Amino acid sequence: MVRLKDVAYLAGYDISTVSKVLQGGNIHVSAEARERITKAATELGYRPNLMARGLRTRKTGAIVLGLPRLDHPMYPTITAGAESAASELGIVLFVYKFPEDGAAEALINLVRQGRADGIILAAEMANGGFHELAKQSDVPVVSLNRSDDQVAPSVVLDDEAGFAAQANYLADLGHRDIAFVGANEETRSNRFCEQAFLRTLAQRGISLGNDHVLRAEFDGADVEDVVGTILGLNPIPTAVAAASLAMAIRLTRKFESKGVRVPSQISVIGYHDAAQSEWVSPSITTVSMPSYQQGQLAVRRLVELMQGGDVNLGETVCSPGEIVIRESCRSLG
Amino acid sequence: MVRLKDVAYLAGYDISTVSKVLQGGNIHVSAEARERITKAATELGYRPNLMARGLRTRKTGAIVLGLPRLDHPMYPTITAGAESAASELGIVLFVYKFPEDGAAEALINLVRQGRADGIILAAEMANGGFHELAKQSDVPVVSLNRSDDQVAPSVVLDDEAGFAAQANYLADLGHRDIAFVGANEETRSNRFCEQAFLRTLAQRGISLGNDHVLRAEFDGADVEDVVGTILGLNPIPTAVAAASLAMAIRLTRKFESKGVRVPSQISVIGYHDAAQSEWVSPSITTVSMPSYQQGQLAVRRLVELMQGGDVNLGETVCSPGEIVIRESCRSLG
DNA sequence: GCTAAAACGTCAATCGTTTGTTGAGGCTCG
DNA sequence: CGAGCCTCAACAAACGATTGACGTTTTAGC
Repeated sequence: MVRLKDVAYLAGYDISTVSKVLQGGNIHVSAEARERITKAATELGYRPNLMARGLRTRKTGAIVLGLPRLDHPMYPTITAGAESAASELGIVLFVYKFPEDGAAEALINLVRQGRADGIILAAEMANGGFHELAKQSDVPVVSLNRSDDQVAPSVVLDDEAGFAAQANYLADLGHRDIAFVGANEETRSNRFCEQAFLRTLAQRGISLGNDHVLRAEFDGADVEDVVGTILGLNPIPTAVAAASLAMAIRLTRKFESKGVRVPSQISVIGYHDAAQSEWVSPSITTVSMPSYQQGQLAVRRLVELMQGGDVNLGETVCSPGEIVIRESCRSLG
Repeated sequence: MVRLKDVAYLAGYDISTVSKVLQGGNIHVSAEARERITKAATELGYRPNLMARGLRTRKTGAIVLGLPRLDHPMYPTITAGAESAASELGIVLFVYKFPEDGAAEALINLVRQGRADGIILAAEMANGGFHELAKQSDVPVVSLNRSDDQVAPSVVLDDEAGFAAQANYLADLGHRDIAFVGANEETRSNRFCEQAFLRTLAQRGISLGNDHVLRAEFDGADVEDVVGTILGLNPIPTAVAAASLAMAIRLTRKFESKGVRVPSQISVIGYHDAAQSEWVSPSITTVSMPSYQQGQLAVRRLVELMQGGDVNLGETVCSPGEIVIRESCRSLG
């Protein structure tokens, strides 16, 4: 392992001088020293020991994206965005799948113990007193999609606009008898999405009966029931809007396997976009949300937070999403 | 921040004693000291500073799972397995999506600079001289599914058995006219899979013409061409085996959208399993490989490597996979 | 009761950086 | 010509932990 000391010896200077030169600051060092030192450093392949540096500076140069699991279809995109922003800023981004129990402790300790400088949290994390712990330990945190309460700075998708777009698209196609399949989990964010969808339809003069507003598993595990309920409606709606992509795909398949053709008999639209939209036929029309941007913004916000320190609780809202028109919706009339 | 010093002060002992007690070793310390020290430590909420510790011990207690991207359907499972093994061993697992350029450097530096103790690499990484660099910098590496050359210890799926199972399953169902859609990429591992499949069929007295062995994108991007080719065969095969799950799903959808029913007219079987198998109907019969176990074994192997130091290049082979019977294959006769 | 050994804890060096302070030499300017 | 200012580089003190060496005290053995 090459140490500062080795570079100093080879270049013939003191290690403190070497350190200063390698930091690139504009301190008073002769051109000759600068040159000999950088030459020696590259020659030896010097790489600073980040534990030593961190011990001194109390910085690690790393941040963590904490996820509860990795199989959510949007996480890869968020991560890719975060990664790009992080490497632009010269810091490394680690993804950490936190354990189910003791998640709060585990995450906070990452920073307290000097493995990272800050955390981006992509989960609700209601339990475990995470945010109190973070505040108390002075750990910088940015949360994703946590619009319910202002407990930490957050970066949120514009779900209001997203679900409005979804509703408007169906209305534009002439649908008036529509079912909505929202998410089961009782979070404010989920209820908010539902409301945004319904409000937009209402503005277009379309109102949905309570039996047209369903709630189901995010991953579509209970698609069978949902399809049963929808096909039990009289008349059968002409369109179904789902709050996830998985649900939209599974609805489409399930309808078809029951002999209800998509989109000729019923239109289906999803929310969020991923490669899987194209895996099936009809391919899925859906609302593509800027998850990549969300990842980027989260990193930038976190870095600001770590530098400036102005803990401004408040949301950064991403660009609105956009409808990706594929094959699963048809125009009436 | 609570330091060893603070605990020592509160307990009334020297920091070295505190250090020794907190390590839990059975060194000579009175019961009283032990008690007062642990009490003081918990009271203050002491958490060791890992940078200071690491500086001294040259260990970080973290390992990295390096991935080229996160959207591969098997990565979540591998990661979950790795995570479970890591937390059992009391070490932290970070997932790191390495950049396209300079991947080798970026990964190796993670260890050289003291961010982690070792690397699990889930990619071929042929370019960039990764393994030479690793050897030269003495960085412990375990690779996944790298069966082509013995350049690092590796943990591999038993693809020979997996593809044999796939072939046998189709043969058992009575299929004799079969097409195989392998992976495009020219890696030894891909060719090996192809061979395993063909060899098994041959053992059952079934031989495939060259025009029945296709190669395509792993993610099924060129499914259109593949389906065209297959439907152009005369006679049309009764079954298609795909080397990925994405391809199997997309083949199924594409066949159906062209009016060829699965499985009544043609059977489709995939390789690997994930939630998406159930998203579609017919749901996909496929070979489920033990990716979770692979993640676990990789971590354990890496830890052995870091401790024992016997750099035993060689493969650890996971359990054989198993056929998950769903709806996309039918029995002939 | 004396010696040897074991038990208990402290000292101090060390890991590799960063960074404020110090000081030697050269230059400018009055 | 000397005071003062720059420039350049070295010195040295941290950062927080680990760990072997060492020095006490206590215990045990005969």
